[in-house]
Amino acid sequence: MTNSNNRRQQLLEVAATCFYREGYDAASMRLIAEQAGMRTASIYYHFESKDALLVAVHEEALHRIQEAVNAALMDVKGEWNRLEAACAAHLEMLLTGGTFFKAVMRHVPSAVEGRELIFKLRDDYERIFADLIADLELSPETDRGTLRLMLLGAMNWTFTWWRPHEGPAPAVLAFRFVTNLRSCLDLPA
Amino acid sequence: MTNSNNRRQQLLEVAATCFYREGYDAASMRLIAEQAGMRTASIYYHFESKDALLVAVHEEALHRIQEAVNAALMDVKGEWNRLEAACAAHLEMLLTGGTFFKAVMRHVPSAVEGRELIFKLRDDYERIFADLIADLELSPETDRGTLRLMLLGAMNWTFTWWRPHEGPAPAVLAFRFVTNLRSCLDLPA
DNA sequence: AGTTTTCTAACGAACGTCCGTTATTGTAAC
DNA sequence: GTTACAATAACGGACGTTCGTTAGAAAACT
Repeated sequence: MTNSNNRRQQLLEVAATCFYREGYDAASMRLIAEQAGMRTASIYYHFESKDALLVAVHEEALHRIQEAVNAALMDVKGEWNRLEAACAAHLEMLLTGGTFFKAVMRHVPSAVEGRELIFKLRDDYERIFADLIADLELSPETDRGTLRLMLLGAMNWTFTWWRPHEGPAPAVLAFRFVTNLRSCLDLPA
Repeated sequence: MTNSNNRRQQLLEVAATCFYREGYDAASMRLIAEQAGMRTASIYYHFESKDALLVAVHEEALHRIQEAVNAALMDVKGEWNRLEAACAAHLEMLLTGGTFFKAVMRHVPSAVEGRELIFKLRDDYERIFADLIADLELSPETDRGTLRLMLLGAMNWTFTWWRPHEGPAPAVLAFRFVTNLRSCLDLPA
């Protein structure tokens, strides 16, 4: 039981890394198995298909990041501060929280069973940011939808260029992103 | 000769659409051929390999978008206005300029020959924005690198959610993106 | 306690399918 | 009749998946 869950978990981790590094199609079951130190057929004891493996990776990743962001939001006061805290947690997970979250950023081929579920999970998670932005006091001509997508775009794009020990730390990045928007969009007190 | 170039061009267009819609791996030569109305093997008269086809799509796309942005920049005065004009042209091409540019946004598998060339082409193009941002007069604590990546991220991420007849027009999007940053980062005159 | 049965976790081998690619042949135009 | 282009047919290999089997642990029964 415990051993089984450990193995399943390890398999999930390895699969996430492969999906991230190679993309879904190029991440073959043979590669995943090899990286996990088992034979290809043995994967099917833990997951019924490659598609199910991908869905499981997404479920795990989005569950974790949702919890991390919610935890980071506790006891933070002020609408802009809350947005920045959420961004920091988001970037922390995406850039330094393991390969799970980078795998989520990759393209999901149209033939994957469970594609709609994956999209739904993504949408559910992003609703956190819609709520945080809804709480901001903004000038009436500012479009909140565009603002949310702009911020999420800036954040999610980081995984294409950010490298450890090179770019700014995730928290610094979050500060800069939010600050670049904050002082100009915030209403004069 | 002319006929050949037409056919080659059509093939390129079809391939770009397939690469965008399915991703590189799932876009099989058989699918591309079918969509182009020819037999699979006939593609190899025009392109020596699938990898070469992908590289050609990237070359064409990045050449076109570079020209479009440069053209949009002619006769535009004012540093922020120039940045906005470049963003509008970039988004116009990405969102309504055909599938070429969306194909460029997709993941390039690590086994693709010419991968480095593709990355170099992308980097060369993005240098336009580095130059435009270098021209801005900003408060000294504003990091120009972060600003560039933030703006490019916001723009390039649009292709994951923007749909025709739904989201704001590309030019409107460009205006909002730049405006969200402009008034707060610009130095008081 | 000892025996029988069931479950866990993995194995090697194979299946049918699809992949990118090639050698060869056909055909239309100049 | 050569050249430009496209079609036929096939190749070797990789893919996801399924199969039958097995060693060992756990559970159930006697």
